Amino acid sequence: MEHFFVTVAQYATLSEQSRQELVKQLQKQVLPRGTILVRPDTTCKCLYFIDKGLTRTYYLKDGKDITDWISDENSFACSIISFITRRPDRRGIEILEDTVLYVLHRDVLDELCARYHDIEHLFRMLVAHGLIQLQQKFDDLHFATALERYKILMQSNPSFIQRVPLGMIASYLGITQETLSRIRAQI
Amino acid sequence: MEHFFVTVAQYATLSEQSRQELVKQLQKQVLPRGTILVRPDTTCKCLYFIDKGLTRTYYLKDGKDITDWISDENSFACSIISFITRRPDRRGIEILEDTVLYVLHRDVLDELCARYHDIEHLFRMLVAHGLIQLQQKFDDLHFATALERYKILMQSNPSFIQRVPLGMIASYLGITQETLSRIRAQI
DNA sequence: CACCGCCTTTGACATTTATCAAAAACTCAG
DNA sequence: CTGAGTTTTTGATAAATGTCAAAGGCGGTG
Repeated sequence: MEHFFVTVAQYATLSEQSRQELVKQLQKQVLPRGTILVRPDTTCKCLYFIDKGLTRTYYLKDGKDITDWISDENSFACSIISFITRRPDRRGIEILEDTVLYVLHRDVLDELCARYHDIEHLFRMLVAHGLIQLQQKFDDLHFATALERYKILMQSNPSFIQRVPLGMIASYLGITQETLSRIRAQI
Repeated sequence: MEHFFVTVAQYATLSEQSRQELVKQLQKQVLPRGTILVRPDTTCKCLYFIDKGLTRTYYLKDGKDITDWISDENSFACSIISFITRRPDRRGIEILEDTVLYVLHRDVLDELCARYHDIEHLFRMLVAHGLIQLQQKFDDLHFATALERYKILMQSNPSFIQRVPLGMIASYLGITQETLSRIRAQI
């Protein structure tokens, strides 16, 4: 749970009491590779902090498996649209490596936010940070070529290239696996 | 200012005191078409609520003018990355029609968030909503063809097509103006 | 009302990436 | 070690969109 607090300290400072509340509410889970943490087309009721391991958010588009987001150590995994709107979303979450995570239920999160102003502040900052990450990903998709996007990924998350199968990387970058394979060949 | 409170009521309920504070802090501005509200490569220090009129967020990419976002009545305009990170961003904001807006300075917003828990909650909800909008736009860019994206825009914001020049619509949709012109011809 | 500047359309061609198909490489259970 | 299943690579071709160039249309100003 240490990692969780180190990570969130980047975004906000918590009172000791708020910290204790979070300690009480965060549920540790250890899950093997291949586990479906959230099924596609269901409602994502929890926020997951990844202490160790790797997950991906994915969905089916015209029968093809699309990786939407990849989360590794010290980051959050969540089907964010579903989580916010409280409605089902096509996105599911899969565990890609044996993973240790801390789970916070959406209702608990809302209650903690309502009860502790500093926790609400923390989550405002976390959502804002998520927005920035998504904007960055949007800009890359918009303006970088497939090769450039791959290079950006190599730089920002080199470990993904070792840990995640090529097909998943490809759809994450918004290209087909054939194109990614050719890009790899030319580097 | 009525419109502002009607709009934010969709996201959260405010106490009378918080409401009064916002009334006190929101600065009305009337600006003519063509005004640069935020210059590119500067820091966006304010959040703008558009009471009447139209704005666009834009930037230069390889000498080309790219429209990143369009905001009309009862929505917010902001160079969001700059606003959140408090750093300059390439994105600027231009007034496209004579516009009435309410301005909230970033520092004031933070102070109000710190002082009033319900205002912090409101802004957490607003950021979350922004994230959803951006994710929607990302998915469209990722998977819809140029024609489909144009149709989506016609459905979600039909007035933009009348009010915004073709070149700006095109870059907003992530295509060239030639391609958009051809799409229009074929509809 | 005529001209200038800007916005939009049209045409020819180039480029990037997707699609479909198949071969090659790798992985793991037996 | 072997073979089935999966992942990755390679090849040929097609589709979507971009680029460059030029012509048309439209509104406003002197």
